[in-house]
Amino acid sequence: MTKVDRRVVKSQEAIKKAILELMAEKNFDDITIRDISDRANVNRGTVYLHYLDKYDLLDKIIEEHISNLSELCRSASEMSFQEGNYVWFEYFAEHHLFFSIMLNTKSAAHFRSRFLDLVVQEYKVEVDVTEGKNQGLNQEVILQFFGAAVVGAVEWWFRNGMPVPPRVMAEQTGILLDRNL
Amino acid sequence: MTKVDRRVVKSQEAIKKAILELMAEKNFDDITIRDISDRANVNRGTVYLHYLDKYDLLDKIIEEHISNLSELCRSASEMSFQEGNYVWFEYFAEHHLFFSIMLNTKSAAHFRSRFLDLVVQEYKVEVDVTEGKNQGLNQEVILQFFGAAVVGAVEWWFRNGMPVPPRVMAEQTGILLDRNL
DNA sequence: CACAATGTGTGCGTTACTCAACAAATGATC
DNA sequence: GATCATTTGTTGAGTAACGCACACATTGTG
Repeated sequence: MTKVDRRVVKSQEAIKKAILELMAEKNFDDITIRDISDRANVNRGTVYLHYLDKYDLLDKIIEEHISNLSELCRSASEMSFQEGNYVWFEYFAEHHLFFSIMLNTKSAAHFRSRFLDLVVQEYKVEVDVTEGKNQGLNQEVILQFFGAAVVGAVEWWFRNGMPVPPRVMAEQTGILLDRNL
Repeated sequence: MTKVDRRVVKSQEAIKKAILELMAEKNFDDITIRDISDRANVNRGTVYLHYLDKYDLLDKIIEEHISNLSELCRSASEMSFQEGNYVWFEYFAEHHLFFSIMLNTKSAAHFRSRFLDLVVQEYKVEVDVTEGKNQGLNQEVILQFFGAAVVGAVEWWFRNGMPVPPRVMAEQTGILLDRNL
């Protein structure tokens, strides 16, 4: 893990924050590179130094969060759904700017599908259709069913401005998952 | 007005903010350059690039605010004390981090005297001892008297966490000054 | 259509900042 | 008083970001 120049970190963070703020204010298509660089208080060329265009920028942001969530799963693999969910919802709350935008605007369908894929993938190891309560059921169906359920619950949470604390969300969804998977 | 590289603006603002925050947390003597650079998220060498040491840094911050206040006076010279005070207290509120520290900690006596000098100097043109209510009084006495009064009121304001809005402070002190000068 | 205005992506030379290393000064601990 | 740790101020080499300007697309208005 070679350490990165702090200038790079600062520039990229400013740029990422800028585009998210702008996406909260107007349509993605209407956002220009100049808008982003102005908001980030960074030279326009600096944006191109790190990203190909605004689509690449958004992609990189999404991939980073998916990667972080995936990493969280790895370190929480020993936990119950309830405990694991708590870690996730803490992360959601910490980056609520990103998730609120991604799960509110229609332009972010791309993220939704990446997110759903991740959830399904992470739950896969938990589902046992050879014995127990789900014996005889189709694994893929179960995964898609509860994957969509979790994603939908998270969407609702952000769409309504996180009306309950992350801890409660984690507990409630955790109970439902522990009961079914 | 040659435009400054945005990097120096950002670095200097981060450094100035950092030292003020640190002064709110601990004694000035206990603050190291490394503390400042860490807090500002800037390389230690960058601090030396702009300032000789932490004393020079604090000096430059003070001089900058004194200069800004002086400039505000110039653009508000046509106003009554009440209106002019409003401009000042707006500035105070905007930079409350700086003023709260400068007028709270004993280590900032230097600023207090610079501040008093400025107030006295700015009021000088307003005082007429040849006629009117102050005829026959000593100009210097009047200036020191009301200079100390204003500075003291501002000190009280910050010492108590700005308990009334700046507009009210401006109005009240403005009335008292208009009545006497 | 013309044409002005704005955005895009790229390249240029310059500058500010980076990290790492250093010797000297300072200060705490045994 | 010796030793170890930390801070200080400075240096050098490498790089990220700077401002600026260009050619080319895209857009919208008369």
